[in-house]
Amino acid sequence: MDNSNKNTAAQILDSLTNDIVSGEFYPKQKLHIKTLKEKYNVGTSPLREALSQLIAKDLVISENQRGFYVSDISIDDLYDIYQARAKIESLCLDMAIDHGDDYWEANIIAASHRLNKYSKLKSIDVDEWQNRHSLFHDMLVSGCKSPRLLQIRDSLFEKSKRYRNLWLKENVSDSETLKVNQSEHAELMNLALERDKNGISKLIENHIMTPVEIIKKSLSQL
Amino acid sequence: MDNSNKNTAAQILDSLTNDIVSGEFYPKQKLHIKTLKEKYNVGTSPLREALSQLIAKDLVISENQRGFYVSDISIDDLYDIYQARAKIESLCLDMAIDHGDDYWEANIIAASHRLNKYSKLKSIDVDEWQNRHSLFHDMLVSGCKSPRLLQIRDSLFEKSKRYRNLWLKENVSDSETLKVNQSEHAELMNLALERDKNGISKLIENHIMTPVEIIKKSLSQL
DNA sequence: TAATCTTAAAATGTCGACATTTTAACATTA
DNA sequence: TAATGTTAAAATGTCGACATTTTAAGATTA
Repeated sequence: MDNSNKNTAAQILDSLTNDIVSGEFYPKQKLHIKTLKEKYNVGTSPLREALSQLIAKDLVISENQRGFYVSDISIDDLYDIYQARAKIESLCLDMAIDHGDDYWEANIIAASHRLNKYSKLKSIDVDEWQNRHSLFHDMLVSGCKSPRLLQIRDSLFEKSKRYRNLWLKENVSDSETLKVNQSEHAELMNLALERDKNGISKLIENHIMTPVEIIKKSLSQL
Repeated sequence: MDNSNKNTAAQILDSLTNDIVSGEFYPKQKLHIKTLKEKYNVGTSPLREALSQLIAKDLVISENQRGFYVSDISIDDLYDIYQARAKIESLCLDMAIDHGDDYWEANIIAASHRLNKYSKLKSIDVDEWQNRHSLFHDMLVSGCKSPRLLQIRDSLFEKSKRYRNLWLKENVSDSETLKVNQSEHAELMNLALERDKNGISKLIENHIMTPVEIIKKSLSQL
C-alpha cells in the first residue's frame, strides 16, 4: 500500500498531485523540470512520466517546447466542477438506494455516529473531521455498484479539493455553518434508510453546492 | 490541428490510443517497450510518457518492473461502461434541454437530416455512418454547457469504442436493426424539440443500452 | 522613445547507455 | 516425474548528455 512497491514515477505522481491539490503549487505556476528534479531528487524520465499522467488528469497542462504549468482555476470552473459533482453524487446515491443491503445501512449508521461525535467536540482538527466526513459520504454511495461512476466521482472530488481548501479553512470552525451541515447529514442518513430517491437527490445537490458561494467570495479576493 | 505542432509523446499517444481502441492490440496484450519503439520509430522517453497517459485513461495498466499491458475487457465492464454512458448522456440531455437555444435546435435538425439521408443508402460505409451518427448525438448534448460532463461523456465513449466495434461490424448492415435505430433517432429529435425531459431520459438510456446484449453474445464467443 | 534585430543563456524534449529485476531454460535433487 | 535450484538472456526503469527551441537582455535602427 505504501511506496516501496512503486516505481519512481508513481511516487512522484503522488507528491506532485498532493502539492498541486493542497495549493503549494499555485494555479498557472510554471513547473520547471530542473527545479522539480532537485525538489524531489529524481531524474528526468520518471518526473516527465508523472507530469504526463497529471496532464491526463487535467491538473497540469503543457505546450510543446514551452514546458509544464499547473492548470488554472476560475469561478466558471468552480461552478462546473461542483455542479458535475452534485449530479454524479446524486446518480450514485440513486443507484445505492437501489442496491444497498443491510450492511450498507449499518455502515452508514456507523459512519454517521463517528462524524456526529467528532463534530460536537470543542476543538476540531480539520484533517480528522475531513476524514470522518468523507467516509460518511463514501458509505452512502458505497451501495452503488458501478466502479466507473465511483471512479468519476473520485476524480471530480480530487479536482474540487483545490477549491475546497479555500472553504475548509474558513468554515469548519464556524459553528453556525457546522450546525446546518450536521443537520443535513442526519437528514441524508434518514432519507437513505427510507430509500427516498427524490428527497435525497434534492438534498445532496444542495448540500454539495453549499460551499460554492463562499468559495466564490474567497476566489474574487485573490 | 495536426501533428506538426505536437511533440513525439503526444503523437504516439494518438497512435497507441487508436491501436488499442480499434482492437489492433488485443486486451491483456503485453506491450513490449522494444517492440513499440521499433513500431513507432521513437525513443524510450516519449513512448513511456504516452503509456503513462494511457494508464491515467485506464486503457493500459502497468506493474512495477513487469511492464505495460493493454487493459482487459469483460462483460461486467461492458455493462458498467454502457450503464455509466447511458446515465451521463441522460444528464447531459437534461441540461441541454434547459439551456438549448434556436441554434441548438437548428443544429439538431440539420444533423438529423444528414444522418437520415445516409442511412437510406443501399451501400453504407461504416466510418461515414459513424461520423454522422456521432455528430447527431453530439448536437443533442451540445446545449449542455458543462465542459466537465461533456469531457466525462467523451472519455466514456472512447472506452466503449473497444466494445462498440464488435457491434458495428455485425449490425450496421442489418436493415431491421437499422430501421429501429433510425426511428429512435427521429423520436429523440422530437423529444428534444418538445423539451420533454422525462421522455428523452427514458429513450436515450434504452437507445444506448441496446447494443449491450448483442455485444455480450459476441464477447462470450471469444 | 519605441520598435526591431542580434545573440547568449536557459529550458525543453529526445536519445542511448547502464544498473537492476524478471523471465525462462536447463540442471540438480528428492 | 515433479519440485527445486541455478544461471544466462531479456526486459524494465533510471540517469546524464546533447541537439533544438525558447527566452530575455543588449544593441541597433527609425
